Amino acid sequence: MFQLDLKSRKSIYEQIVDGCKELIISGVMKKDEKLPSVRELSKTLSVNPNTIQKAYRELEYQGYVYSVTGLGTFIAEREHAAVDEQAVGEILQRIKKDIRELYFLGLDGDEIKRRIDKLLEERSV
Amino acid sequence: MFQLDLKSRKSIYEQIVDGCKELIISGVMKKDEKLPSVRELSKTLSVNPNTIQKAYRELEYQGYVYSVTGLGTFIAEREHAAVDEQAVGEILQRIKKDIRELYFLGLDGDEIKRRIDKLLEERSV
Amino acid sequence: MFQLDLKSRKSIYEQIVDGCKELIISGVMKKDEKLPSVRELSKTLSVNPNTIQKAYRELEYQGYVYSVTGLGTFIAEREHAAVDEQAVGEILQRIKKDIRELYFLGLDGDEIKRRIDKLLEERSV
Amino acid sequence: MFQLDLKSRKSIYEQIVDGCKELIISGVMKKDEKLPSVRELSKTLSVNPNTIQKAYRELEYQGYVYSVTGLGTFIAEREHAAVDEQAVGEILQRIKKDIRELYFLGLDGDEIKRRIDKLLEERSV
DNA sequence: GTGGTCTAGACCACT
DNA sequence: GTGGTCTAGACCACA
Repeated sequence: MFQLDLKSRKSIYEQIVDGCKELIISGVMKKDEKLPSVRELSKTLSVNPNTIQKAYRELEYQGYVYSVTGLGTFIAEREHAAVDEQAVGEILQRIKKDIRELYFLGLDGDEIKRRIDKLLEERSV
Repeated sequence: MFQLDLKSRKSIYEQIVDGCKELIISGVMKKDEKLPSVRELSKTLSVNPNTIQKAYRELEYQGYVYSVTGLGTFIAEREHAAVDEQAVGEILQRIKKDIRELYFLGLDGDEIKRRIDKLLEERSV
Repeated sequence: MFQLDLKSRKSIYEQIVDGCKELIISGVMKKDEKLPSVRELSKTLSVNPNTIQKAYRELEYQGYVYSVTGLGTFIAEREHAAVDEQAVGEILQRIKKDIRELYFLGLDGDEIKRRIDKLLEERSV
Repeated sequence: MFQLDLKSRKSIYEQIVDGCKELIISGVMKKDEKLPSVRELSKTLSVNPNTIQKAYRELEYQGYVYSVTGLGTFIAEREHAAVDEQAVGEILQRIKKDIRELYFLGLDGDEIKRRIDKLLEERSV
């Protein structure tokens, strides 16, 4: 599925959450598809089952998956209804800050644009 | 200088680091300007001196300030000679994560591109 | 593991940093091997856990180890791809200072060269 | 005379001590030559007189200079009598450690030799 | 169990 | 006054 990087400063469970999100958003896993069981993923990643459990709970809380007792955990459907403009605003605020920092680090506008476009292309593939 | 949010999930020292970086990046504080002393800021923010110390040291590691025992802590000059690729990489990682979040919130690639371009234009003005 | 010298002008945490680096550099401890936990080493050396923590974090900054919350601290793999010129520069500075000291003690250039070449030969055997 | 680097982790007085040693060992300043007065150097370097005082005392303690009350501080003569083999041994030990670290950082024997020879040439000029 | 953060308060060297 | 180190002891999140 994805690889863990212990050297990362991110906690393991956070990496699992992010990894799963990645798979869901990118479309690799689709609506109602079943995620690996806690035990299974625990073995695959050589990670304590509690950690997987926690990650799945977090994903459920964030609305990415739903779980059915006794059956497993499944990809939730994304509601396309209304875009949460407030949430979008907060994220753009963060990006703005980061862009300012890139300027500060010596990158010019074109270079920043180039790098971000690269990120966007990775995504759309 | 800035406010602490005790409820935040960010640790106190991290908030101080970010707050100071903000002041430096935005240009409010300039090269060789003196930051408040450890004890002073400790009183101002009602935070233990050790915590301030830790924040200042982190800022020093990241190259934003330099400390001289007996004199104080000062804003460092950013060397524009070589761009700190590691720092840039970390920031791009953050932006990548945020972009992923925007996708999940229902924005499509074009919309995201449009909004980020807007941020970049604001900046270049 | 190693001994602390309380009389030394070096701070305790610095001695721990150097001691650990020694173990890593000499190859006594190898990649991904686990260092003693903060609390464990704290007891072994009769030093406050905070001090050990500080030493471990310094080692992490310098790229010698990586820490994973809940698991422990481990020897990092040295990336031989790019030589860390900054680290090399610092070491050469130390050597320069030492060479200056040798001159002052009455050794001439040839004698110093001879002795250092001897060190290099020992190593390459 | 020499420049101070506040950004260095070395304390100011230590930089002054090292700077003076450099001038003495390199032969720029010779036996019985007078060092600038405390007040004078204090102004030149924009440093607190106490700091200069301390540096001069340290130089005297290490045998590089001697001071005559009311007259000033002067360069001492280096005694070429007997080389302190113990001191030499300790320094070589330090250099050995540093060389091992250079190896660890990915430099090979030839590269290390090249860099150290460069240091030695700087000196002999 | 692990690392990480924080406080309170002491002590040191340097300016 | 300044930054820096250390201890003692508490609490947290993560595995």
